[in-house]
Amino acid sequence: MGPKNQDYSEHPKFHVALDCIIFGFEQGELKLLIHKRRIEPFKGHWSLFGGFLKDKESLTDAANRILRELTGLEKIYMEEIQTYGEIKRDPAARVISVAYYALIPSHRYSDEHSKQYGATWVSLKDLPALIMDHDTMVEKGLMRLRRRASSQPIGFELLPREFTIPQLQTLYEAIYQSELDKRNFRKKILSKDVLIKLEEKDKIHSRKGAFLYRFDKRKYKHLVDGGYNFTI
Amino acid sequence: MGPKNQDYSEHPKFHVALDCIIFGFEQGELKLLIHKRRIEPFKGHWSLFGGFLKDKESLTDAANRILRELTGLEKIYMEEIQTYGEIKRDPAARVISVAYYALIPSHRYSDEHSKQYGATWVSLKDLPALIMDHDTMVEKGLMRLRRRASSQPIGFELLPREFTIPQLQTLYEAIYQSELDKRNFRKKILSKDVLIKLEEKDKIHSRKGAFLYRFDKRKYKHLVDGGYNFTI
DNA sequence: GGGAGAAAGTGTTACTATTACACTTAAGGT
DNA sequence: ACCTTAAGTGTAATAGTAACACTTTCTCCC
Repeated sequence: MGPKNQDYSEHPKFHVALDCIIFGFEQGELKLLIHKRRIEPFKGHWSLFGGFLKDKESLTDAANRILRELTGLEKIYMEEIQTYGEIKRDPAARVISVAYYALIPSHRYSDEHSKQYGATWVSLKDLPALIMDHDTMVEKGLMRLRRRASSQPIGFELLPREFTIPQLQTLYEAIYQSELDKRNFRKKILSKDVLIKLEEKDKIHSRKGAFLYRFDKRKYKHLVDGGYNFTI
Repeated sequence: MGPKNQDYSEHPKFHVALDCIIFGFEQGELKLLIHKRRIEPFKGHWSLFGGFLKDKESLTDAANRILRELTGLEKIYMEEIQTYGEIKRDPAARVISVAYYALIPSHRYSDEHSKQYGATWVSLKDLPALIMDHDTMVEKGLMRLRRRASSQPIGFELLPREFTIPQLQTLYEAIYQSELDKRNFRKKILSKDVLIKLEEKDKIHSRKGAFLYRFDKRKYKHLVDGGYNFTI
């Protein structure tokens, strides 16, 4: 038994990159964090945020590093989507790219940290064309978000800690791109019994004010561990 | 505009491998195609089939090549599952591995071609421990199979062209690891209207014999294109 | 050739989940 | 005080899912 590094040396090596599909939710709209690329090829064109894998980090570490460098945030919800390996996907060189998607709750995000990278939130409705296969990645990320939203209360990753039912409904409507019935939505979401109703109301978004809720992580974990399927 | 190869040359390169989670269905059981590894490290231990990515092939090409070399088959259903990039996952060297899952209908498989590689079908129930993170890959592949089976008639990828309803039910029971009601299953699957009933019966599996059916690919495609969700 | 055995095939009812739908309440601004 | 705006609430119809037992068909064996 003597595993040696040169065992595999006959096989070629590749650049490995990561691209982050970063979703946010603001002003009732689903948004994507992108920037204008600063290096060739495609310098000046809209692009996802990405970076190269380093020698001494795992893929998830790299994805977290890229997000941390960009936003200053830790413990962001991330998930791998797919790996892209077409030969000519990057005209400059052969690069294998692993796409991750991330959900950032707007209250944790600050422009301060990210502006040095030219980070811009763009509404999904008026998303410009992105470089290389990044459009495909976004499409796939959106599909994943939809699936996740209907099987886990992932929406909570996109809202502030305290939120109202109408806000939550708007989020789901933005994700599914379709209108939901107020009564049915409220009934269903409350029947899950994972929301804690607070005393206070949010009076910013309406005169009457809507009661604030908080997500009961403990109860939710309990449900999921018991094989529960959280369908909206 | 002058994309050059050396743009990225400061970044490290990595070995990229592929591992195939190959599912089959025989004798009413879900099986996995594995072998005893012939190289160090972990020589002689059970392992998924895999191989290294080559310079002039895409990831999907590589996955198809590996499967073709192993089984002699083309046009096998394959799908990427996840990419594994922990630093120490392979003790011999840093290797990024992309896991694919594949479904092989038993009638297309022949031992002849695969025996040179020591390929063995093992029932999922008595699966031995696999090397490195291959157990995790199988677990994830199985989850994917379950999800796919409940949203697409993927089961058809695992059966011969002509099959009986009881056979199809057994397959679903193997995938879900739970018993289904005969009448409800038949009702539901036939209500999809994607099965063509044939004149002949299969008399191998019972005295009475069960009618053979064939999958109507045209109708199915029509449904899926129309956004239909094929739930069992 | 008659009977036993084994799996295929078939409908109905109860229950649960989903959808559709309209008015009242609360509060701030004029 | 009244107007405006969004929050909040219940019920009935419908569709989908789950539970359940007996009959049919054929082969093999005696």
